[in-house]
Amino acid sequence: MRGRTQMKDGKFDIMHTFESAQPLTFFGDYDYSRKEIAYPFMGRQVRVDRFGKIIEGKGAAVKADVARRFRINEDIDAIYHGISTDDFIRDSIKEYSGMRLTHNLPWETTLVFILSQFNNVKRIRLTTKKLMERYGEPVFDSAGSAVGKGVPGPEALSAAKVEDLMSCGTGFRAKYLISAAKYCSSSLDLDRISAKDYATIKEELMGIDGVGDKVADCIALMGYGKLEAFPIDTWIKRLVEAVYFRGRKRSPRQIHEFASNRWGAYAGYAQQYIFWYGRSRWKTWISKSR
DNA sequence: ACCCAGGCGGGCG
DNA sequence: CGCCCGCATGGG
Repeated sequence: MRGRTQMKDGKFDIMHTFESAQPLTFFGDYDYSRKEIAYPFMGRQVRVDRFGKIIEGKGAAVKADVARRFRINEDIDAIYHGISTDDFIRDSIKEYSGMRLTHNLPWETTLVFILSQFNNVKRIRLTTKKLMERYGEPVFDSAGSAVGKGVPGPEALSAAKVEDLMSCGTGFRAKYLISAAKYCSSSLDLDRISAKDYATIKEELMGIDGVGDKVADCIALMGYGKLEAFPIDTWIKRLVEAVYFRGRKRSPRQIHEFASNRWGAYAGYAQQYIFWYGRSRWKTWISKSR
């Protein structure tokens, strides 16, 4: 096993990574009996085992995508050390040890987080799957047989009609998806801005109709790997207020500043752990102990 | 039946 | 600037 094509158990939990409401949760699939993730990439099915090792898929492009998507070369210990500022974070890391942020393609990320607004995780996944089935290109396995459809690109969706998207369950987000698709297939090349810094990328993203502060941060974090991004949704707002401000209300601006000061370059990782752990514990103790 | 969900844009003071 | 509102739709 040369290099870092394989991760040690305990530092990489593929199930937590898949289930924690990141883009892969919406367009990939997890096989619970075999503990492996399958997802579409460039018209091919890629399968990865519980350690991050490729078990289906060939070529340099696939290798590069897996390494990037699962953050193979990331020093997770340094990140855990960097964000372990208090017991709440330490408990969340203990509970979901090995949960990684994923680094997905910009457009995939944009699509699912436009769908995420005023929506729930289960329905985002349902709608994404319907859009893939209806507008995506075929995906083939290594034996050459079709196994499904990929995530439709901005070109495919820009030609779609509002009522057709709505029949896939997009609801009122259909108009945002179409204008975003048009914008990203003409004015804004999402791949071309990858090298830019976090602030610039966020500003560019917010130029998309239907992409505001929170969605832009999600795309910056999970579509561009900008770990300093700290998306503030309803959960993060109430969790940060409960855990760090004794339940006192704070504006998104104040929370951004707090997160940046406290977790800095790894704020996005802190966000993912607070989000996933806090959601699971909200009813049982957080809301009652404050 | 009712309530909610990883927000957003638009209108208002 | 901050605040308030409507918004499609499936599941609890």
